[in-house]
Amino acid sequence: MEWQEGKDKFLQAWGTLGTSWGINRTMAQIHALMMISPSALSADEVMEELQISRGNANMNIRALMDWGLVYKELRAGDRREYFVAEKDMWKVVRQIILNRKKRELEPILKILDEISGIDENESEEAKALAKAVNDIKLFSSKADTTLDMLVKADSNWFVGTFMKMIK
Amino acid sequence: MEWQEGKDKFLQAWGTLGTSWGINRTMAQIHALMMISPSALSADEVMEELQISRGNANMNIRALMDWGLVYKELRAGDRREYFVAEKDMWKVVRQIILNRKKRELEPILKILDEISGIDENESEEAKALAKAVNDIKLFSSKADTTLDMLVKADSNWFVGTFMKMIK
DNA sequence: GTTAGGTTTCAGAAATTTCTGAAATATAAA
DNA sequence: TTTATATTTCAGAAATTTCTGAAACCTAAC
Repeated sequence: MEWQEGKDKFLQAWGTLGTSWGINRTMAQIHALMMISPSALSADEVMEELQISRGNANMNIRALMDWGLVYKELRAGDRREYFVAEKDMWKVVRQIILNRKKRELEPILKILDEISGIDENESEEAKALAKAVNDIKLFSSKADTTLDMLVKADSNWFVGTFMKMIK
Repeated sequence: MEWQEGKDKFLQAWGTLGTSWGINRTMAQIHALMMISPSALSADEVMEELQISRGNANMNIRALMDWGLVYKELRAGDRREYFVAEKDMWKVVRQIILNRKKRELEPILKILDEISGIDENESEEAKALAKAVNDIKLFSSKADTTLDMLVKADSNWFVGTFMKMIK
């Protein structure tokens, strides 16, 4: 397979994967592009490569930096900003877990806490709601702890531990 | 807190969570509604409760059944279909992992395999692409194995093992 | 302080996703 | 077979998300 063909397939695949994970296609493709680039890229290079507007490129690069998946790199004697992606897959996944945990798991736990103040004795429906809320709370806080642990652990520890489990 | 208020908050929160996980708001809300309902619900009850059209209700209930998160329940002497949600959180998460693994992880592994046939010696770019692809393949197949294991394991085993790890 | 090169913002346009409602289909009961 | 009730489908409408492009902004160099 040709390099160009492989690259296109990769950008395409990564973009599609992003879409089903709540990350928009362009953001995922910019990340993919940076992951397979040997050197840092400027906004113009990203625009050119993916055929997107300056505004779009800028917004999505900022979002990637917010997620901690892309870093800014400055070059002496060049006013332009260049960007590199985190290439260590373990770190990429860790950043994603960290961000999503904060953005999604924590807010819902907060709401569940509020709801758990419901009066269970009101009705059968109230009882069912209270039970569901408590089950989810229990599960979520376990998930929260587990994810914290995974995030703290380094890749080898994680893989090693699981390998032992799998035997 | 009143039951009605708690219920509304819960439906709202679950819908929002679904949205950020690639599941649409209505599908998530139908699931939430069924999770907190003491009895099976008919399509009409879902339509009424969430104020949605028949078509929308039907499509999303079917999707939930495809995902294995909702089951059909028939009542003697009633032509209507009733639906119940899987209420065991561990099973819910397991079904979701199983489905997403099949729909997302497996297709990308297939594409990565195709790409890995690239000629590395062509250029520096080709080399970087090959490296990225191989790193991701390695990581993904580990993730694949780990998820398979999680899915096979039951809830107590999972929690127990992690608790031991956390100490 | 002015210019030049670069970045950010954002209103409206475009694309995509989701929803509606009515017609088509299915089937249990009469 | 006919009727009545329930489910499914799907074209177009509505809502939401994403993208564009140009203007505003920032700042280093002159």
